[in-house]
Amino acid sequence: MTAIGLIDCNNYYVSCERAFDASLVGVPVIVASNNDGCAIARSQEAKVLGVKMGDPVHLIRDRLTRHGVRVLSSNYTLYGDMQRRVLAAVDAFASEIEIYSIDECFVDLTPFETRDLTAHVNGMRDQVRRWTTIPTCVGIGPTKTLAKLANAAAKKNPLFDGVADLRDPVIRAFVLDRFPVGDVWGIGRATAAKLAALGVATAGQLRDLQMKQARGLGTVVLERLVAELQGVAAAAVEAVEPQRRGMAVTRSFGTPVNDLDTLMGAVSQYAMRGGEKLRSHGLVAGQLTVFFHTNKHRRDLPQYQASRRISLYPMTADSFELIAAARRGVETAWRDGHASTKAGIMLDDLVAAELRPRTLFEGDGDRRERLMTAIDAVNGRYGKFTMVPGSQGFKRDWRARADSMSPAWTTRLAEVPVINASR
DNA sequence: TCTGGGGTCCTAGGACCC
DNA sequence: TCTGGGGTCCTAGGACCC
Repeated sequence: MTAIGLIDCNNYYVSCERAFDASLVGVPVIVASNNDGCAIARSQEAKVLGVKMGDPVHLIRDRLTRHGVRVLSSNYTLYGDMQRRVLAAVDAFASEIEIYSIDECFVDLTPFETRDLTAHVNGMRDQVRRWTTIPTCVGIGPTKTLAKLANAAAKKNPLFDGVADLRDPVIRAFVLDRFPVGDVWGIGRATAAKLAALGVATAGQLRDLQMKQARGLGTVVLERLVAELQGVAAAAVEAVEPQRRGMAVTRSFGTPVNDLDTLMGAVSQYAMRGGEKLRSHGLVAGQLTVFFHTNKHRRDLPQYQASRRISLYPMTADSFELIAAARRGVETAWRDGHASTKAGIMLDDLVAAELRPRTLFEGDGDRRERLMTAIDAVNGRYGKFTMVPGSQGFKRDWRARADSMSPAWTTRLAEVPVINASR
């Protein structure tokens, strides 16, 4: 029988921060989104205080202060590097690892089935904790959906002590009958409402839905989901990363942008970063979309949103070409009198650089490629904004707020924690 | 007045995830 | 004053073709 595990780090961003700052342990902590806007990670203590995922920080500021909640800016460099360490610890305990998100991975545990799987994954959890201090929960099941559900059960119910194994049909039925259907992986608000109208409230009831009914209610996605709940796998653990379909660089501004020049500067930086991302994946893009818009929460202000798609021919990962395309888009879409609070670029039609269609009249692509390689090398070595295009401007007042960012503990030599032995 | 039966490709938008 | 930044997949409908 197939045994799929889902490993999920508890309160991941907060746990990463706690690994290097003992003063954060045992107190309520939240990590805010970019621009210090929303709460996107909460320690257990903060959850108990009623801080919800996505709560706007400025709206709950009073409550946070009253309860002494520590608010941190998000430090993605740290979280990314810690993920590497978690995966290294998991590696010896699994045959295949599929990275699902920054704090979660699916693993194929089938080869270890002859052992006590709970003891096996507990060994893995110990290893992760020793190497990173990060606590985890593990769900096990015959399909990915059931492994996800098992993981949620393991987190919610202390009886499981961090590991829930739903391979046993009796335990599985017991858990599914008590599991809210809206918490099932793949069931969002819209589908949950449709199901509620039919009287389907638990994962167990969803499992028992007729396939045709599932199809009619949702799409083929819901049909697959029901099969997975029944223990029939509709998706396997995929260790190889699938080809990317698109990528994006988008940001909210720290302060609204009123003039074309400044917006051009921001968009230039995003396009530059987009090029870097393409090159780091060995890809070229065939299409670039640039967009910007006003603050949608402010009904009292005039609203404007614009987006322009530009075909890239020949396909490219050249930052300067991307910048030129993005600027052309902004130019045609710009309207005076609107303060933009967010902008971004999206890259689509991605193809591996070596497979890209050649065009008849390609210029001296080689030199440009070497230039890009050199820029990437410099910025990789000396920090992200060492070499920048002049077009992005030098003031950059629009940069997102990040007032409480922890140091790059693990990725910058100057910020590595120092143990003072001299006392 | 009557007016087939397939295809493909593209885009926009919805739904969902972390 | 202050509300994130990424992604994926699917469907419907239009344009176009033979």
